[in-house]
Amino acid sequence: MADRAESEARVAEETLRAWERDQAQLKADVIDQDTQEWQSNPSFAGLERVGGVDLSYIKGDDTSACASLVVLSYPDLEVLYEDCCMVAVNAPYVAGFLAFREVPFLVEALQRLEQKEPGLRPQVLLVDGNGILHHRGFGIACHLGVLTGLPCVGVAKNLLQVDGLANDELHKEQIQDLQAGGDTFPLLSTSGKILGMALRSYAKSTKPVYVSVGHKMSLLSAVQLVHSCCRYRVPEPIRQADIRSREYIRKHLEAVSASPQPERMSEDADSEH
DNA sequence: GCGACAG
DNA sequence: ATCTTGTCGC
Repeated sequence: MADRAESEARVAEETLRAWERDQAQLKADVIDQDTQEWQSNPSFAGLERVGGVDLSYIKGDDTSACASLVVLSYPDLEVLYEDCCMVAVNAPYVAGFLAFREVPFLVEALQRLEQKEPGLRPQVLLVDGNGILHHRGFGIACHLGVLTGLPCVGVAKNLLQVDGLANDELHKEQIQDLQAGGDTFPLLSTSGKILGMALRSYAKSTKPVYVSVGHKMSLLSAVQLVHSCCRYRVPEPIRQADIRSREYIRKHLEAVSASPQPERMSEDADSEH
């Protein structure tokens, strides 16, 4: 049990090391720089479609999940595209290795979009989780960005306590100092590098979200984009992906319980022998 | 034994 | 992530 989780974590670790060797140059090139035209102006003119991805899980079922991808119009935040798909999760959840658990299904969802509605391809993706705010400087938002080539932003609902970051008294004070929606403070590593920003994304919510660079985008653009996508605390693309994947699971469970039980082979008679 | 722990 | 209704407050 614990052995299984440990061995899978080891495999993930080895995979990550190999991956890092191969992608080192790519990382250095495009992770935290603006690369798109729409990023160069304050109102993001030219940005029309923002994507959001998320996975929802079933309680007590460690293999079944629903992967969802939505695309919203910008700046109106209306849903243009939705894709929910039941998937069989392989990797366990290990903090630091989230990408190895969720990314494959998100890539598949984006490939389906590319095939069905290429015109609705998002110009940027908001990802549930962190970007460079990560033990290895390479969270799920970076991972997904490199695999898809899309600009990505990591939006975490909880602080990943890494590299000197901690949810301690100082951090809580800094949160209290976030008075208005849009207020931020930087998340600094021990060495002084900015790993991300805590953002008060919604005036009525005290709890911030943690924004970090995923791919092909600066932190400043990332924070401004996330803020401009918020109707509530969680930015609308991720929120819609979350809502829709949960609803999809609800209907899925409904359908399963209503459908006739899978037929058993006539094993009763066989077992007598 | 206690704390940490993106989703 | 998930278990979970109503409820208190702006």
